[in-house]
Amino acid sequence: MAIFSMGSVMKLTDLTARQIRYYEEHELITPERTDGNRRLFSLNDIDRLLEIKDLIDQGINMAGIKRILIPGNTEPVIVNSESKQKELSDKELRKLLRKEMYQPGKYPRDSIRQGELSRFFH
DNA sequence: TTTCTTACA
DNA sequence: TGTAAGCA
Repeated sequence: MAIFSMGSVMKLTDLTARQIRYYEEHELITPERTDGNRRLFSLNDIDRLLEIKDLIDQGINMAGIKRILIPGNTEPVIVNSESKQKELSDKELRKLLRKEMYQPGKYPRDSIRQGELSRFFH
């Protein structure tokens, strides 16, 4: 995979180094390391960061982003017979909700932020 | 010069 | 999140 320096990624994603490192702390991205402990970002990381940027722009917080991004990559999805039904319906709900959120303008923007939206991300 | 970590605002 | 300090 191609690798980019922090500086490159900053320009490519328009995010600050602070944000990029912060997202890494939350395991939203997992850059490799090289020589003197410098980060090496892959194309996937770039893509990932751009998605995160969109979500942030929509007023979604870390908790919400984690539930949307991390499950999409690393989710082991443990489904036992007992909770299977609930898991599925819950998953469906989130799937639909996610679809809704990607529709800019559907909500009054600020009204759904933090408060309302967090209700679905508990 | 650029990036890194740590830590305070 | 921004920013400063002290390294590598």
